[in-house]
Amino acid sequence: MYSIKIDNLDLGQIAASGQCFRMNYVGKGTYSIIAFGKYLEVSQSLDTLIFSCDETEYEEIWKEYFDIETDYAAIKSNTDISDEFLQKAIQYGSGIRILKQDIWEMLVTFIISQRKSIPAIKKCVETLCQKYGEQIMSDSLNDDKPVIDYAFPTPKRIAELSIEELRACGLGYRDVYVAGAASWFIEKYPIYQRQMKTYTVAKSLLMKINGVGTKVSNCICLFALHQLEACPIDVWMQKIIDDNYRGIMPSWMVSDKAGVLQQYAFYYKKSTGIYK
DNA sequence: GCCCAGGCGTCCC
DNA sequence: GGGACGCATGGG
Repeated sequence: MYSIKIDNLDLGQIAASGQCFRMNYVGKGTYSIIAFGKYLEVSQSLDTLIFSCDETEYEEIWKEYFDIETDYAAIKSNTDISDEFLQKAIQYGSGIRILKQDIWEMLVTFIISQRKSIPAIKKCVETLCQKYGEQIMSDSLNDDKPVIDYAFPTPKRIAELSIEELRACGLGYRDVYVAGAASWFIEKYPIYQRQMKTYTVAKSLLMKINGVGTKVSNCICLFALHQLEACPIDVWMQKIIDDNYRGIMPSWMVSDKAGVLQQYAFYYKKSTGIYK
């Protein structure tokens, strides 16, 4: 076990914010997360986080994953005070952070995400992991028994699968997209990796992948590459533009922290918004 | 059964 | 560049 103090972080909000699909509430104020081949349990009371791992693993993986080093208070305060919707959204989801997730996993899960609800995405991803992911055994926070779970499958493993096997995981018409993404990741990503440190380059390279368009590429840039100017516009963000900004995209959606503000806005609108 | 989901490719203009 | 349309599947 290892614990830290941190503000501007709320596990429940992050779990529900639609950026990660393998973070779940397991009771007693505790969440489970599977990422980078590790299973973690973490609980929160006020500003204290307790991790099921040791300090070494925290420093190597989870400190980066939870974006502990970024000053979210500064990002929040550097916004237009007169923008009522944005300020409400920031207040409502004040514990949201942009996780630094694995690019291969983001590529696949956000290809899957298109025209699926969040529960449906999660189910689909779990099926892939349980069928084709490597088994993980790890300590639990609240139980003496170790937990058994499954890592996200490797690109190599996915590339070996037939279209039928992929389709059987509930991918629907996205089966060929995922297959193509696996071979792209194995063959092209090592070549492009360096160039992808620049947002505009990363986005255009990703969009050459079949099944990856404007929105999915922005999600990958934001949630894996931590390019905070990337601002995915999905149906909820479009609804915000229509309902709250009279159909005209507000300037914060094209700012250098647009992706962070987008995440507050998305979570707020989706949690409180009513379909009209 | 109906509607819609953190969209995209294709066709057409 | 932008609009219309089809798309597999599951949750509400």
